[in-house]
Amino acid sequence: MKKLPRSFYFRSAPLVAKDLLGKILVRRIGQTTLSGKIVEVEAYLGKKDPASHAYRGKTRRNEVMFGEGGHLYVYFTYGMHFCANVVTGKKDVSEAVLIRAIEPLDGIELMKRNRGFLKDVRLLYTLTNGPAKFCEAFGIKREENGTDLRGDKIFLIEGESPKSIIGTSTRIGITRGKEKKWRFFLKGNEWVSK
DNA sequence: CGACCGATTGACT
DNA sequence: GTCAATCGGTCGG
Repeated sequence: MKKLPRSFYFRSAPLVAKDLLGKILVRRIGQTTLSGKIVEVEAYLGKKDPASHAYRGKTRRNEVMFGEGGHLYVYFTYGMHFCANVVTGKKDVSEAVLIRAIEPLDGIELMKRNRGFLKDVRLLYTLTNGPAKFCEAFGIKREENGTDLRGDKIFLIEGESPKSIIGTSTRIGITRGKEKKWRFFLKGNEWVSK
């Protein structure tokens, strides 16, 4: 399948966010391929958005958001978790889309190992139904910050156009910019975070 | 420098 | 429902 063109990312974050639903994220680690369908995202609007890491301008931590769209912004939070964003817009725009949940497709055994599922005790939907769970399952850490999504390590391809209705809501876990409805998800999909 | 807190999760009452 | 884990970013002094 064809990788999404760079132009896909050169639009405002809410538009890209909605269009990311149903797309397939592929991660190659050595010989193994992990993949999953994006089912939940949130848009962060850079300098215009008090909830965005880019709100106060460019720093060492957030500089990837100020680069060209189509790269991955990975950040470390709560002293233990990583979360991943798709950067959107052209250089210096600093908008991004947080990937909050995916539905696993290929490489589920490795995802389980990455997540520390020893047996099938835990419900399968808890494998990737949250932004830090997705990153842990896919082995996305500090080193993946800045990855070009048109390269061969992590990339996005077309999926089926989503049949589910797209739900919209306010974003989860933030204290500023609460009122904006910039969370999008596939309604009824089991892998959407609770 | 110290204090506070976060785009979260999992364990527990 | 509550709360600890655990550390880097940010802000005030």
